[in-house]
This record gives sequence, structure tokens and C-alpha cells, in this order.
Amino acid sequence: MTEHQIPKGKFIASILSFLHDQDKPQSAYDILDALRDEGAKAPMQIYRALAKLEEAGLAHKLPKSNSWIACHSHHHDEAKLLILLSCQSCGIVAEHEDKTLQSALTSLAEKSQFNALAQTIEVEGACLPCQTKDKE
Amino acid sequence: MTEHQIPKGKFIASILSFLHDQDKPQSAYDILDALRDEGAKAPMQIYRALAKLEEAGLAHKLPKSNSWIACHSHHHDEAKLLILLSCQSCGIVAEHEDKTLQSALTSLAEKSQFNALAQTIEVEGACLPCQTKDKE
DNA sequence: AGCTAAAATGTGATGTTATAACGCTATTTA
DNA sequence: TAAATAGCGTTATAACATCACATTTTAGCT
Repeated sequence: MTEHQIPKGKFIASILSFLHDQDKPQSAYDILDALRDEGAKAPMQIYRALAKLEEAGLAHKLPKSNSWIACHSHHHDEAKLLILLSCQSCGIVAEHEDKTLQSALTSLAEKSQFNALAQTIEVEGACLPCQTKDKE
Repeated sequence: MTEHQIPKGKFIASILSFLHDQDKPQSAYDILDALRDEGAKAPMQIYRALAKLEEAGLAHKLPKSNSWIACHSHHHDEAKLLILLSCQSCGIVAEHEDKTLQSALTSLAEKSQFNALAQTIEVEGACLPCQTKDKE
């Protein structure tokens, strides 16, 4: 069981490190720009690396906002459902897993005889700081 | 409480009717092509109408596949969470609501003090016919 | 080491999805 | 009717993503 090993590839480590340094999700083109120094020239180079990172569980794509974050937790060992609470106001993303939610989804899928793959769910809303901020 | 009224707008009715006729999600550009006859010429016309339809709960965007379906159910009266089971093989999408899932998400959001907006969750996987088909 | 097959990479072109911006027209409201 | 608002048409452009194909690197073999 050798999960979470860092896949090999030219830009893998730089992307991971760049994403870790950011507190907000980055688009593939943001990443591309950040890696010009290291020789990145074309989007394909970034997308290829992101695909590997995602497969390895080391990065997550936010499906609604077409951007990526590095995985900040060590919990995804057999996780099938990752919930990303994404603040529309400030961009911060919190990663969660939730057994209840996961089993509810599993049982819904079973009832529907649907074979669900591992999922990332992006929930948009407002984080606490922004809720209070926005009331001003 | 005047939900689910059809919003006004030149292409609203045609889009809704077109989407209803399709058994699979359509991209904005698919819709544009389908509505050439009726005078549609630019993507903006379609995106504007889709935004209204979505807001009215009459159409849903699949966040992972950037495509739209008409709402096929009448259940979204106060729904905050819509689950779309989307078959990667044949493209069919089933709409579900699930109280357990919804309350699990609500309680996760509360614990995190996150103010979640109404959500559409796209779950990718394989529908029953495709599961059996793919075993051949 | 030398060979080979597979995997990874570089790169230009292209495809796909979505919005900005701005002017015009129709409708509502004062 | 004048002003304000909402809707619409249109061009251009931004933003996101993949195809296709040549080249290089790597891993496994003898």
C-alpha cells in the first residue's frame, strides 16, 4: 500500500510546493506563470503534472472554480468523498471528510444501483470571517 | 412564494424545451447550435438565459462537465442540495435529493461555521446498465 | 555497454467554455 | 414624457483544456 508517494515528473515537486505556499486555489495558468523560471512553457506540462498529483491524492481540483489546491491533510487514505468548503468571498478552502456524509452518499448510490467513483465536492459559501465582515 | 415561474427572456422557453428533449447534458455551445434557427448567434445569449433558468431552479449545471440539464423533478421547493448521479460512460444523469445527505452537509457546515449556499453536487460513476455492459 | 519498448516531455496548434464591454431597444416607474 | 432599469445583440477577448506528433529519457533486458 504505497499511496501518497510523490509521483515522478519534471514539474511535480515545484507545483506541489507552489500550491502549498498559496492559501488560495490556483488555476493551471497561474501555476504555469509561477513556473516559468523553472522552464515551464506550455499548459500541457502543467495539466499533465496536475493529473498525476490528483491521482496520487496530493492535489485536488475544485470542480466549480477550475482551480487547484495542494492537499493539506493526511486523511485521504481510503477516502471516497472529500468535501471542500470554498469561500466565495475570500477564496479560502477548507478540506473535510465526513463519515456520515460519505455513508449517506454511498447508500444513495447503492439504492440507485449507481457505482460512484471517488468524489470531490466543492461547496460554495462564506467562511466565518467573511460572514461577519460582510455584515458591516 | 412564486418559485419555479418561468423567467422571461427571448431564448428561455426554447432552451428549456430543447434541454427537456435531450436525455443527456448539453453544453452551452450545443444549445447555441440548436437554437440557430431561432436567431441565436452568440454564446452570451445562451449563458444569460441559462443563468436565469438556473436561478429559477429550472435547469442545473453539472459542475464537473460544464453542461446543463433541464430539471426533471418537481421536488426542489426548498431544496438546498441536489445530487446528480452522472454516468461517465453513457452520459445519463439522475437527479436526487436526500434528506440524510442534506442534513449531514448542513451539520458539517454548521460545525465549521460555514454558510453554505444551495448546492449542486455532481457525482460521477457508472449507471447500472453501463456497469453490466462494461463487464462484457 | 548496447538494444528496445515504454514512459515522459516539449511544443505548436487547436478546441472548448465563458465573460467583458458597449451600444441599442423595450419596459417600467416617477 | 423623461429618466431609470432591464433585456438584448454583437464583437472581441479571456480563460480553460486537449490534440497530435516529434523528441528525449528511462527502465528492463541480454
